[in-house]
Amino acid sequence: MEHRYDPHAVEQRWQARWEADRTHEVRIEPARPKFYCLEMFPYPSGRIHMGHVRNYTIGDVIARQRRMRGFNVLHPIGWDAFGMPAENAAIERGAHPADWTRENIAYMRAQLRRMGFSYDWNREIATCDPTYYRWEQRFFLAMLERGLAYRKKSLVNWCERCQTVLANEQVEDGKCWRCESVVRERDLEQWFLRITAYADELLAGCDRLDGWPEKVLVMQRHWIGRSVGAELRFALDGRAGEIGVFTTRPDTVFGATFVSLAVEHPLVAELARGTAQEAAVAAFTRRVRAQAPEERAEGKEGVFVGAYCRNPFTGERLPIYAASFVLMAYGSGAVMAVPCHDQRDFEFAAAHGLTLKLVIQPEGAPPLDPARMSAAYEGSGRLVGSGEFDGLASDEAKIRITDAAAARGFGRPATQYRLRDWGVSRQRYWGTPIPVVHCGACGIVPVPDEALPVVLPIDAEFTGSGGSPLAKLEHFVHTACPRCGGAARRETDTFDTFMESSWYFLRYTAPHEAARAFSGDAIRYWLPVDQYIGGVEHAVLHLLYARFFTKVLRDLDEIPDWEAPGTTIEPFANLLTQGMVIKDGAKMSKSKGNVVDPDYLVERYGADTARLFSIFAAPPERDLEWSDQGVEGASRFLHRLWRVVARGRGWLCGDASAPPGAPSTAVRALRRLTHRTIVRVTEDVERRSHFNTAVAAVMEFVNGYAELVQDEPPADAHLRAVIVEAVRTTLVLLAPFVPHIASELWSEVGGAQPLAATAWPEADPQALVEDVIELVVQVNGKVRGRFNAAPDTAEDELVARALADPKVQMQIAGKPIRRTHVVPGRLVSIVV
RNA sequence: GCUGGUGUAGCCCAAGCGGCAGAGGCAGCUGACUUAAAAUCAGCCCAGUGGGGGUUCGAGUCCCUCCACCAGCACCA
Repeated sequence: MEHRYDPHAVEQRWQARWEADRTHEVRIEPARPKFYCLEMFPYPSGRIHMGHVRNYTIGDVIARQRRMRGFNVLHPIGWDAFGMPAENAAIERGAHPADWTRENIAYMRAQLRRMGFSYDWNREIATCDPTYYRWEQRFFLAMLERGLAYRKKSLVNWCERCQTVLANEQVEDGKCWRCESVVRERDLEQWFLRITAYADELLAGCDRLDGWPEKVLVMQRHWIGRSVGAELRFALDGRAGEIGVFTTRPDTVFGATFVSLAVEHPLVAELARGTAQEAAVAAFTRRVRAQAPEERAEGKEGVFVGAYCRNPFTGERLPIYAASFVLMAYGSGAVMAVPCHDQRDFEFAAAHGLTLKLVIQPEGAPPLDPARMSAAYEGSGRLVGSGEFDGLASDEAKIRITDAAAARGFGRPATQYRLRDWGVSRQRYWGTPIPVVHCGACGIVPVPDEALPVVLPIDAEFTGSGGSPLAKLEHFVHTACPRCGGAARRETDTFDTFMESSWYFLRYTAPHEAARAFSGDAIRYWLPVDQYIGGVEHAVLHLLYARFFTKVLRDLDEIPDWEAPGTTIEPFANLLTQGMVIKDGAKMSKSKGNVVDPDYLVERYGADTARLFSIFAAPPERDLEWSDQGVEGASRFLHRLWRVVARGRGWLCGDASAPPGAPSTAVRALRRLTHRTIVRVTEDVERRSHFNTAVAAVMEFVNGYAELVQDEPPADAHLRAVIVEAVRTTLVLLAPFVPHIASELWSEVGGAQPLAATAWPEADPQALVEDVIELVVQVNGKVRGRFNAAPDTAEDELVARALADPKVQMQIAGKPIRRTHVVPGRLVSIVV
């Protein structure tokens, strides 16, 4: 054994052994309990960063610990390999996206191996591989067949110079991030997935995801944004037609004094035509539509369109306004305005001198008077000025008024969602081709199953301008219509890369399956993912899309339903969202120049130190502030551990069985420490996911016995046995965190089998029993004394002994004792 | 503005149920070892828990209120 800890030699040795022995490859074993541990797969950007190190270390700790617990652990890794950086590299450096991506994967794979992560590398997948994305093309066609995928026009950010669509993140101050020309909105035909059809199921699923952080569920619920209310129709005044509005407050309909329309609403121009307002409306509409969304969000502007409608309940004539704050994309793009009970309407009414009409009086408060209100009253209360509904409570009125509207034919109950259908078209090269063709005669025709996959052609040119490289590849674009055989054009858009990450966790269960996307047996055995770990930045998009895809794939019979009957299918039973890695108070980024390169860490300190630091420095869900000194501390601990074991190596590998006879108090104390540490680490790792405190407990443990490990074994055979037990337990408990050094030291102290195959220790309840307990004596809540007692001492006895303490007597000073209270094992409280 | 989170020692962080504020790490100080330094070892110092109020024998923990910072959403009718 080396006298000095050399992380590189140790790590290379064990990594080579795990690879040679295929230690972490798994297969279905129906007789054994399974555990599916998954970390969000990386985008192959070039190198791993500290966020990956943290994420994957957390996952590896869990995977390794569950293996030692006897679970058959699936712990796969792969590459989210499509995306724009690859295309940008092609434009900027002339590297083909495929080559660039392949090289990055090779480098990052080596980095991950050097970290010692226990992946089943046999299951590695890359989403840019046609054997992967072909299944996605099939899912899409199946969705198309069921009406879950459809095409519609929608507004996109368009750069004229680059001839391409830009994602919102690529628009900076209204300008293209690359060529700085002004970005404009453009109506484009785009493909959409009908995620809104699953809104209720997605929402219902949130209620049973008790293994998810509440924070993420709150975000998802809000993102889905279900609002229950009514649709009411307001007839136009003096002409045919009506305006449908959605409202969550049908109880306030008698208080509606005008109606607001989005400037994009078709009725705006139509109603203004021929009125005195026509020019003003046209100018207003043009101005608002030219505004950037952020600018538009600033003001509450509006203009009268020159027409009126009728309140269906009161028959009152209400002016119609075009207003900048009304969104065409939500509800019907029209709002009934109730200024007394909606703050926006209140402000708008004030600005335009519109009528206020109070219809809700709060209960238990002085009556409101519209003339003296400085803000809308948005709460509930009793209806006033609402005809036959006067006196009803708002909640009751909502139902009664909606029913009445339905009975009289101008309304119905309605539910609205904030969630929009998922636009999946990207005018990009490096993505999954959308498998349809456009035929002049037949329209949109799906590529037949036997012609899949539509392979992304490799011979594209990347100029950065002139639109998608795919559209310029004649041999790709020109094809025969699968239906009529005539000339047709291929779709040249590709899928949003969130598509690939929506089902990769399913494919991992049988990644080599060639005949189908999934193996039913494998899905049934492995799913759901027992622990998913990733950054909280994916709280809505990825995690919502993946949940959606799982439900769709179930409905398409691509996967068996692994849930109990009547239970919503969910892919991720438990979710851990780890915080960011911060340095100097900011997220690590190239532009801030505060990046720490994992390669440097591994070279200088070794992978085990990098792992230990990223686990120890903060609890997983919290941001981790980078500290060079913290890394030193982690490294120091491992060196210290090495020295302790090296010192006692001559006898630590020997027999650990205890001799007959009674052990000393010191021996019992160390044994208690060992087993208490087992309890703490097990609880922290398995139940609380507090890996930092688990490590702290092991450090405390080592501090507790390190000085007992000397070159020569202790004379007391009992002591020798408990020290051997302590050292071996330390290594077993550390195995998930720092597997290389733990394995190395384990083999030095005579571990018969590989550490990774060793069972996680169980605490001996006998060993946990305390010999004596120190109790605190409080007088009027203040600590005044302390004494030792056997754990099973009766309460009367404890009180008597507390009162016997002279310092306690001094505090009592002869006053009568009003009360005594014993907290078993902790304290005696005396109140005088 | 709304929603959620965080606030404990010079710093990172611990304290299932309300019960001695401190487990661990970092930094600092003293000593040992050393020709010296590093490393190592032994020991020591340090806060009353963001502010205010309340409940309680007892509050970091529960309740009310205010403040600061972080994150998400941001005219969703």
